[in-house]
Amino acid sequence: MLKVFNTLTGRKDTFEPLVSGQVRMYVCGVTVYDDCHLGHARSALVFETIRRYLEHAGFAVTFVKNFTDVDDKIIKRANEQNVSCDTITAKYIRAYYEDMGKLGIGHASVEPKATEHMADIITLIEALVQKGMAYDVAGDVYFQVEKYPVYGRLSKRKAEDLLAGARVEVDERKRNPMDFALWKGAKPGEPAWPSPWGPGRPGWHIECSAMSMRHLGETFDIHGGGMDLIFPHHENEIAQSCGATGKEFARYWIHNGFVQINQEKMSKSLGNFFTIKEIFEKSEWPGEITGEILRYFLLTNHYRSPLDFSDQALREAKYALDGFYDLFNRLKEPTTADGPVNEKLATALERTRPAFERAMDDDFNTPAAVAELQGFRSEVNKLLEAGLSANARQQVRELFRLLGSVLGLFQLEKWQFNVDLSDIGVKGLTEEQIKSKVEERNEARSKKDFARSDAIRKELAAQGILLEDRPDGTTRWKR
RNA sequence: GGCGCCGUACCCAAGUGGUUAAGGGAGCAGUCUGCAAAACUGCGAUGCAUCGGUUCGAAUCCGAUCGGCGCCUCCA
Repeated sequence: MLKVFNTLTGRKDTFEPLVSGQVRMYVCGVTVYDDCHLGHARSALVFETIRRYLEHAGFAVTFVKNFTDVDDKIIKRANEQNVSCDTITAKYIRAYYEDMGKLGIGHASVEPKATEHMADIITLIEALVQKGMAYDVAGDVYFQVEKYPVYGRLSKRKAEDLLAGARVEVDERKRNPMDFALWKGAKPGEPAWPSPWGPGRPGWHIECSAMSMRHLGETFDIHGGGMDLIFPHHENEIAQSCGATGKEFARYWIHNGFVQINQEKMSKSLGNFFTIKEIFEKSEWPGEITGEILRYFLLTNHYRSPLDFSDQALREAKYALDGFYDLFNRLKEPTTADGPVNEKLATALERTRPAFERAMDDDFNTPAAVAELQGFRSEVNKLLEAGLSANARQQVRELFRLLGSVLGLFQLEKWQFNVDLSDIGVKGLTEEQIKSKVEERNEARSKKDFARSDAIRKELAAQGILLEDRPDGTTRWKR
């Protein structure tokens, strides 16, 4: 039984989709005016993992993730660079796919853009105006918060409390400071679309309501995003969507915690963010490996907890993954063993998958799920000492592949062993140089010239290269 | 000022009322190895920020205190 922490109810609810066997989910994507940072990656990864697990659990998932491509920040960026908004959004959508691709994060089922849903947006605003829940003032349209009596139910706030904050700049044209823009009349030079209220563009919140309802229906199962979107973004989405339809909007609200640097939120305004690009550029490992390390790092924290990013944390993730790939290598080694341990393995195989699924069923507890995989790894290593048949080894490999695929881990054929690092411009020895050193050392070893052999080992170690003599007489290296 | 979250070993991190508090990383000792690496074995919190309370029983519930963070403005 899958339990999901629902921001709306404030507790873990049993997950039951509206239509049996089908899940419809919407996640707020990025505003495309800049490169993505690790926080965006976390959010994307969290919801991708949720989708993967739901599919693993047998649901047919329709996953919608939007791009916000009309926005003040985009306009500002375009003006700064003296290019069109389209140029900016096209550039950063491309960058988004590139960055997420490196992390192994795939596309959603539907990836709508606000600019392609103007008709839906306008229809929705018209419905709200007709119902008297929205009003227009000189080309702008505002949602009237007091017309939605349960406003604040997601963020657990009362309108009075919000006003007490007094950080809201009061716009004289609003009837109530809490009211928010559905449509913004265009100022000269701004991108604009025709509407019943004159040329303009949608407010931030309305696009998500329009696009989610267009692609998923008026009521759907899951709506997600970062914690910071709870208020005001998602609160406003609920108000305007429920206000327009009179029906429930999303049933389960899921929010991920932040990536932090030294206990502080990673954000653009604080300037303490790492873009995904930077992390890959600075990494001492090849791209695909860095991608998996990042995934592992992110997944070993629960999605609702804050997590601190650091070089040390990344290194630890690397070491942990090394352990798995070392096992996969052992599993591939030829064997004639066929011991009675195969029965013990059967028990371990039977136990691991349900244990993994129990962890994931508990609000997508990926750290606990990974711990199950670690436990299985350790068990298999012990059984390997005693001798596992080739067939048994294959079964182990398949289970790691299967459960790993839910988390997007363990899908690489080659880990760090003998890899060519030229693709990330690693300084130091080239693959060729290492190879010749290794050959030289093996010649020395065959002549029992261990002084020479150890000297070469030491020399390479100084370059960060670790040699490992395999049982079959070959030598591999890793960094 | 309002709302909310967090504080578990050297580090990271599960666990949120009931047998000996998961797991990873690092460390130390040993087995194996020409030496290493990997793997294996053993060692590590009588205690879960602090102090009270509820309970037969609490890291887990309640209260207070200390420390840190987030949202209330664009933000994953």
